[in-house]
Amino acid sequence: MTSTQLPSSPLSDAPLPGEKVRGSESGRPIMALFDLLGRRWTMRILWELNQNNCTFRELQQSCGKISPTVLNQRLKDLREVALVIAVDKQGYQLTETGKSLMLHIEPMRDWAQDWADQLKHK
Amino acid sequence: MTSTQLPSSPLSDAPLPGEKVRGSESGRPIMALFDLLGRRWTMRILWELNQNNCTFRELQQSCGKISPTVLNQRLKDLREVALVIAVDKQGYQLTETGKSLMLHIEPMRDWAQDWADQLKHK
DNA sequence: GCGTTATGCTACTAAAATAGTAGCAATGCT
DNA sequence: AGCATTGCTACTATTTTAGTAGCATAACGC
Repeated sequence: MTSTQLPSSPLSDAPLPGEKVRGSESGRPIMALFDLLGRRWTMRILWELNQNNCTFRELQQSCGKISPTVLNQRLKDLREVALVIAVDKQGYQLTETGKSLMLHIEPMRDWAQDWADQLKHK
Repeated sequence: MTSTQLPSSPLSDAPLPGEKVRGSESGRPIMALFDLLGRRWTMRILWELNQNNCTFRELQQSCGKISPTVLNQRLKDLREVALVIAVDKQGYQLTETGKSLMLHIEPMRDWAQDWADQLKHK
């Protein structure tokens, strides 16, 4: 890829731990995380970036039908909370923090497989 | 509590593994899981039910400002995919499958704490 | 019985999030 | 220069979620 214009923007309104987030006034970090991951496409984007680094356009394709508006919002959110970083000429990639989160999410693939099997047999 | 009328309904349109879900035609279970957990309030509801069983009204309170419409939709979804069960006179509770999912989600509390600390120091 | 309280839940409208489409500006390539 | 690709915005349409009110049933106290 040959990315240009990689951003350095004021970013957006991601749910920050320590602040009030949707569904919790407490500022508890786990609630901020739920708010973040509970937004459509967020986990999917992290998942794709964990497979391999992607440009904006590549993410659009691998995520299927995500709209550029939402993808851009999510990328801003994820950069704001230091899970994703935009590297010039390299596209988007997970930060070390992002990768550490994926250590929790990744095993869910196997869990989901078992879950699917179980649902089939009932 | 003294619940009555606990449901036995046709339920709703939860993302089922093996079927097309939002963002994936593949039917891969992990994608269905992302679709499910990526709906607002879903993780929070699971979280609360993992702390202790709750009635509908109790869930409304512990989740803060969730609307009954959405809570009801989520509970239907979660029952449809066998993560939550409605037990007469006992309210809602996680199934064994639901509990096993929480084994993956629960450690995220500690992760989120570290994440919050890291965000503060930058 | 009778009023009170609590339960699960629906109906309805308003607000917000997301989708969908088109296209611009900047860069790279030939 | 001409063309393709990049990141991204602007705009409208659609879907999702929020918010409020309230119904129907059952339990509780008296």
